[in-house]
Amino acid sequence: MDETDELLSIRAAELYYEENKTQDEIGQALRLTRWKVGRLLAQAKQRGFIRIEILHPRARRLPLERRLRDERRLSDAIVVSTAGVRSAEELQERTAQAAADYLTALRPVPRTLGVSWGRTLFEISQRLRNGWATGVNVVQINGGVSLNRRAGTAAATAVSIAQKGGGSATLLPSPAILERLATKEAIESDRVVAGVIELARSADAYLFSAGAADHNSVHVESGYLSTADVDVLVQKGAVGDVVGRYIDSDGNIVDPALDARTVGLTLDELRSAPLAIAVIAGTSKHPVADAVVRSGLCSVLVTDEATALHLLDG
Amino acid sequence: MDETDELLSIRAAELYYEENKTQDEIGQALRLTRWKVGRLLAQAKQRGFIRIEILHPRARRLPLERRLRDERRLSDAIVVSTAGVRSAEELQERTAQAAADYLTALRPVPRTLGVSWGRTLFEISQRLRNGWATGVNVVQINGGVSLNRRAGTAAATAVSIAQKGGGSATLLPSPAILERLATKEAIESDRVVAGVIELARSADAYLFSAGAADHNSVHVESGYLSTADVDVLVQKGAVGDVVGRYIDSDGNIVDPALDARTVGLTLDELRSAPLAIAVIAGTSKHPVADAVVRSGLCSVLVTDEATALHLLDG
DNA sequence: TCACTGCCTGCTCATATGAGCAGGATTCCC
DNA sequence: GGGAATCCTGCTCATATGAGCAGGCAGTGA
Repeated sequence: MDETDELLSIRAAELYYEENKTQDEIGQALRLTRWKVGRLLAQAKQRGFIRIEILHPRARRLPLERRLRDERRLSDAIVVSTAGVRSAEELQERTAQAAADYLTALRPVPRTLGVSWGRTLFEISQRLRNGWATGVNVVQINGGVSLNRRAGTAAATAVSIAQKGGGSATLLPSPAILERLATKEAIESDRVVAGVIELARSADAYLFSAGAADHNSVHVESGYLSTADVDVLVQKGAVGDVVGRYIDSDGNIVDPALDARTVGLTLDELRSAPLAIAVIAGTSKHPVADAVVRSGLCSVLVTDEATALHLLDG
Repeated sequence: MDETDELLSIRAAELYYEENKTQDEIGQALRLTRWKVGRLLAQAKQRGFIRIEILHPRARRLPLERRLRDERRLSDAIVVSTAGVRSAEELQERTAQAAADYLTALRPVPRTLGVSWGRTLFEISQRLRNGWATGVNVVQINGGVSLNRRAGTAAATAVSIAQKGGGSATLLPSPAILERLATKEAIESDRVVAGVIELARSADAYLFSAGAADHNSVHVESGYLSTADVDVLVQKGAVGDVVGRYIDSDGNIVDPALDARTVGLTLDELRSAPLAIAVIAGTSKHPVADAVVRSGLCSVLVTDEATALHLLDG
């Protein structure tokens, strides 16, 4: 394509997209046949001179979803648009909304849904609509009796998802991380706790997020870990956590001793699940999102455009 | 349009614009008739959910051009896109290129073209192609013997435009602004100078820019005015200058005494010209662009998208 | 309750667009 | 300079899309 044609294709695009002229009219204006105009427009598109963007909080990026499915071996992917996003919170909201939409549309409707907890999961629970499912039983898949004043967030999340789905919630009555291994083993051998974990293992589907390995982690906020603990984990290669378990960029457990004190489903149990939906958005979670996807921790990913691009090209 | 339809219109837009599905296929996917899909797409467009942008340095904004013509009573307007512009320089370049393109396409080709001088005009002169016209005589319309080391810019501009247009240049051998009125009158009564001004008055078309009233002005750089002089002008309401004459936001001369010492065509002579092409771009020139257009100093405006929006909505 | 108003739907028909093809121009390589 | 390969053009034909219309439906006020 020489410079003349390039310029003509721009003029044609202006008339076609901004002035709503037909290709025939453009042909008359620019003294070209309508076929030439059609070809110029096709070239302008193909060369990337024309950008079509869908500006809406609920807009998705289907081409990225397809690439994620194909190139990262996911059974499904949902990518929300970042166009017009003003804050990290807005991005979280959009992604949570998309996750809620995905759950609502999910067929067959899961009878038992295992969930983790955290800011993302809470947001999703708030955005689900009443009647999003009929008779879904929700079970917590990792410990989460909150230690701080925001007590009950973990429970509220599970209960809210269950109630809106016309079912009931089974809570895991245990802290996320115990200080001593013996305590953790004692708790896990408790009949109630063991029963909940057993139920969690039998869930049809799992819904969880991932946390970045930084000082804003819910584990720090909830008091399970100190900022110093996190620093040590990062030094050992941690990029973030999934259901309370810290992993490195290959998806391996960073600190087996800490992991042994963490209550809930193991990562391998997640990996072998038929349907594991991860919801991960935001720049700070790019490394952990990469680890989750690469190590096969999820079969479905709900994320944002920037994170998707990071996973594919970064 | 209720929320369901809004969401459907977004889904339809994704499939239509990002996945290149036909409206019929989308209808099958979303369980709608193809007519409904067409209507949803039309609504998505109309509601502004779909943005189509032409990304190219030579791209123009025809809807803005039309609005300028209609709402600001211009006989023609050229608006270059600001999409992807990284610096003020790039904006200047794009606008200068558009002005050069406009001149090249101008019919009938002017026999005598009056030009001012300055950074914008110089840029245009550099971007004109050899043979842009055949036999154009170029005449300077305001004084501009440069006082500083960048001597000859004014002359080079006119000569370059003329040479590339296969004609010759007539320079106005006078400073832009004289220190004393008597000197100015003496210069204007000089036979050569008077002849040039007479020729300038007879030009078929004028091409000029406008300067902002700030310390970066070419008049300051060329030594005709001090920064203090400019400050005084601003205090008196000056928003910028056209052919060396400082005007307020209504297009009136700010300082008649200074104006009387300025050599060249008067503003009223420009206003009554059959074809007066102003080339004005950049944020700093918004106020002066507004004054130029509102007071009818130009019949054709070449500018950038942001300036055009300022003129129309600001 | 019922007639009315106005919107929405699914259609017909006209138009706009894209796929594919054959001939002619251009370039490239010897 | 000649021949081949390639590209480009303008066409035919099939398809996709938009305009406009008649019937049906819901909401409204007497």
